[in-house]
Amino acid sequence: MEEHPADPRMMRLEAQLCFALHAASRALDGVYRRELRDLGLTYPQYLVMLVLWERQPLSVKELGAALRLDSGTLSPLLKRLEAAGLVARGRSTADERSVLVRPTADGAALRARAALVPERILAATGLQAGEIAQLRQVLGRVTATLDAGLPAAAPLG
Amino acid sequence: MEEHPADPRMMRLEAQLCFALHAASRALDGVYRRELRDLGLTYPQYLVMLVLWERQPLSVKELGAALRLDSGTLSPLLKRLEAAGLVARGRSTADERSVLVRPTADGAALRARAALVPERILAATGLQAGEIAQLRQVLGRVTATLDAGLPAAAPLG
DNA sequence: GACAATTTAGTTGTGCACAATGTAGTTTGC
DNA sequence: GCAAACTACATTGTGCACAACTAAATTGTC
Repeated sequence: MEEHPADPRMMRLEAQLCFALHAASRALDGVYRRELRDLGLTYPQYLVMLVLWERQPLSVKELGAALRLDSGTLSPLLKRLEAAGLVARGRSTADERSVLVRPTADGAALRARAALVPERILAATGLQAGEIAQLRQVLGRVTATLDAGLPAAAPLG
Repeated sequence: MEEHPADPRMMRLEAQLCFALHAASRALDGVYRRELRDLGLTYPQYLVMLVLWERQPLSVKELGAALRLDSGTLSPLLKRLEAAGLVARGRSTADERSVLVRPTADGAALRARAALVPERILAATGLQAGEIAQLRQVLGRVTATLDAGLPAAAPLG
């Protein structure tokens, strides 16, 4: 197990970290898929409902800002939620450009049925509370840094 | 610190962690998208090439095991890489069920052009070496636990 | 008031991901 | 030796994600 900081190791490090992130995201997606099947929701749809359960109504733009998604993803997703009878959409009277989204009665009722999901997911990760907080913090920082675009310079040497 | 089924703190914690993981994965994907555009590769295609540059030839099954992907994802992806002239596919003579994949000359040559990608990506994350190793370790453990399926540890009672 | 620039959603096209199913090659049971 | 079971891939269908573009409404400027 000699860890010698040689040149080609960087490729392995990058591949391992980025693959680990990608794979963890897909694995989590799979757990949500099984957990949300009974509710008729996908994970991204569940995220939308989570936001709408907390704050309502929201425009597509506000939802996009909260979930870091653009209209190309949200428009069809919201149409599917509307077709399922879980949300209602309507143009804002104040600004006809905006589409306001809010849960229907069925959509609001789904909140109770989804109440047990969080703890089941957290349990499935097998993480301790401290690890969860730390992981969330690091991932949030990485996302912010990646979104910020170009970093000044690589701190090599 | 009582854990109640519908504890709003737990819902927020789950939402924050899982969303952070999802968002970080997409943010990383975006950085790779910009970084790999010149090479004509997507991030999953880059992952495939990374594996093939190290070990060759590999069957679709072996690639799937390495990347945690099934044939429904890999088959069209490999067809695109083949259409781009970066890999060659052919049935194994030993077992006609297996399809062996290997880089073409162009695919092998791409390795040199991709040599600078890893350090650029690592720099873009803004993480220290220690953080990277720790993050990779935690994510790997989470993925393994999630894939294990059943609720690993039930700390109830 | 007219018109250019901006904002907000929606549409189209490409690609990833997975479930479910189909198909051909291989191995096993008898 | 042959049918059943298994294996490796491919295909189909659904949904997410984003880039690029379009359409409609609003705002700013004159």
